[in-house]
Amino acid sequence: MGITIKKIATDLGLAVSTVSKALGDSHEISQDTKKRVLEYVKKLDYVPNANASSLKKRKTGNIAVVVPEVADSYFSTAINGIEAVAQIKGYHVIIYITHEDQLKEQSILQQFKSGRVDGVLMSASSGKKVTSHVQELLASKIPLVFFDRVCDDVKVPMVLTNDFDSSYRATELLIRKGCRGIAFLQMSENLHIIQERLNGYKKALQDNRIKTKKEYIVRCTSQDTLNHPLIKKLLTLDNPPQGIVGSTEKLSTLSYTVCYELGLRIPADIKVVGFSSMGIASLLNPSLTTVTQPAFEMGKAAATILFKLLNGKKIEVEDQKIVLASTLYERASTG
Amino acid sequence: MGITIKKIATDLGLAVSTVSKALGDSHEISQDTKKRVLEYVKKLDYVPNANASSLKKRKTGNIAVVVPEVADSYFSTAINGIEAVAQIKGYHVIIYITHEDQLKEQSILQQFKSGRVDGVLMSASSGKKVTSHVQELLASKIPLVFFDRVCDDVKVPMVLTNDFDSSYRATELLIRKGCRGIAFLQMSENLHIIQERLNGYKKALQDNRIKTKKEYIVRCTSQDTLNHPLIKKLLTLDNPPQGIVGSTEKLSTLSYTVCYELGLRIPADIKVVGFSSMGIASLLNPSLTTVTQPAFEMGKAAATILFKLLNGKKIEVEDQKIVLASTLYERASTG
DNA sequence: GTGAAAGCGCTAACAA
DNA sequence: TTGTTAGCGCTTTCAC
Repeated sequence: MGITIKKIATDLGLAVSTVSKALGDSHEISQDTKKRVLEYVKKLDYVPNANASSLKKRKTGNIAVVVPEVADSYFSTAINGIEAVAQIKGYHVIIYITHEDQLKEQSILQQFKSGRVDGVLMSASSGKKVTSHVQELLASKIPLVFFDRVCDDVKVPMVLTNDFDSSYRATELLIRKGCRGIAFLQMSENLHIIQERLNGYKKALQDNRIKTKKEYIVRCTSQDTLNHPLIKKLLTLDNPPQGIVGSTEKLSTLSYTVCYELGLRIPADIKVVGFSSMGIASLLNPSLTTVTQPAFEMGKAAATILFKLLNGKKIEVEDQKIVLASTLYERASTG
Repeated sequence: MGITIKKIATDLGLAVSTVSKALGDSHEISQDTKKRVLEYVKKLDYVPNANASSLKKRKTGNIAVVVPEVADSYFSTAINGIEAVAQIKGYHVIIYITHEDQLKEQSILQQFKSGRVDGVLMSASSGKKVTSHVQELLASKIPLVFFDRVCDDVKVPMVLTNDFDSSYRATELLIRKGCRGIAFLQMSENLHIIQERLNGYKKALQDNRIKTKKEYIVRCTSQDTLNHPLIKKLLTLDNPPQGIVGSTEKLSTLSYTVCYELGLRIPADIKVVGFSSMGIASLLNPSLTTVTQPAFEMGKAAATILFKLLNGKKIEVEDQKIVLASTLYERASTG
């Protein structure tokens, strides 16, 4: 490794501790020495060894972000929000991708005991509903904040959006537009947010005295290749739905693809509304009506809470669960 | 912090080093002790302290990925490719976002001297063409591999795609489709890959005996708000172009937006081809003809080379510069 | 205001 | 095969 604090100390005829304190801008060091040290350090382009410092201070200056996927407009935008806050706080962001795999998620959380990160921001993967690994992480006193995809039976601060309401309004829109038969593309049964979206959908139907049909609720997975035939089956039913609520971005765009293949015209034959943070929803053919989550803001809010935790601040009741509103953008796909 | 190797040693009546070696599966430790240690460790859910180990071993098990942006289909997909390799090697991936800011890029690279990461994968930001910070990183012996956006005057392994050829073919397609006047939306003058794309465009025009018009080459920036009026100006020229080559994803979709606003019909009034790794290019209105980079593969290739470097392996000549081919997908926007 | 020394948790000679 | 010991580079009492 390059240059150490020890070298600086000897070069300057000072003690190691003096240099260390000077670098930390300690009040016990004279302005003069501080200046001397700082100048020399700058001249040498010295950067302190993060491992040594982390080891001693028991703080790494890293936060972990655990997401199911990074090639997804919601998560990548949320990461930007997180990064914006981390940047200001001088923290590094380590991204962990679970690819919707519970086992991977478990081993990632397990790793966090290694002292590599000071805190964790997480959006749960959609696998089986196991929370023991999360509980275990909490037991090891590492601050954790959930965003978007929460584990509802774990008591940590969380940032989410009004999934129930948005889904209700999205479904209502389709009803208002005259759709007879509205389908819901469900991702995983085990995700709280998807459940909320499903419930909002169901409630909207119920409030409008429409019976929910079992075959209209399609249980999709995280694999598009498996979802494709499921959606195709839905749209080729004897009495196919006239509206679709896609509970994720991928499912929404996938239903476009299937409609194209089947020669179904959107919105004439079938109307679509999808949960998505895509910037280019308005450029789709036809432009897609979306429930758009405030992804950036959610990331920012979650990171802000995490830093409060890291600074040992009390989390107020109103910070325990922050709900940011999504927006329903009406576009041509529900025209 | 939780449980240490020392505790395990005393609990088991062993020496610290014995435990350490057992955990490292050293051949000098008996099967019996290994088993005893491993079992106990598992029982306690012990995870070694990464900082201590990094400090001692001078290896962190982290690699850095420096990208201009993460909410971009190319980069997020490339990250997935990188992550796939890192996963296998048991490495962690730390993402650094420059937001196209040279200063930020510099301070990030500077930080790498802290021993936080073992190696760096980087796609340069589009700011001024300064490479001193890169040179400095190299001087500190940290392995570096470029992907996609390389700094051409720095001698490190790089993974790129055939930008010149792809751009040539894209432009040629527009010519073949009968476009009189073809514009090129250039991002930054300082990016090697954009320069290549521009050169491919120019060569195609030249080979077809078409003069390149200065006003058809639009010098865009990394800020969409600034690009919007530039593109608008282009499309409202007295003799507007009939074809557009968008040198980045953002610029391509932005030109859609501007066309919509101006009531220009694609492809009737103007044809568009864009460099993009978007999965949903075919769902756009109209579906977008793209030059699609092998993003995942590029990430994978770059990571693979980096791990070779990390293992002290010689980099063969053919690995110094890997060129993976992009694909031209012809869709409705050039119909 | 500065310095000496202990030690964070782990690894790797070297001894035994 | 196992144990002893000396650090990795830094921070932090505690002396001076």
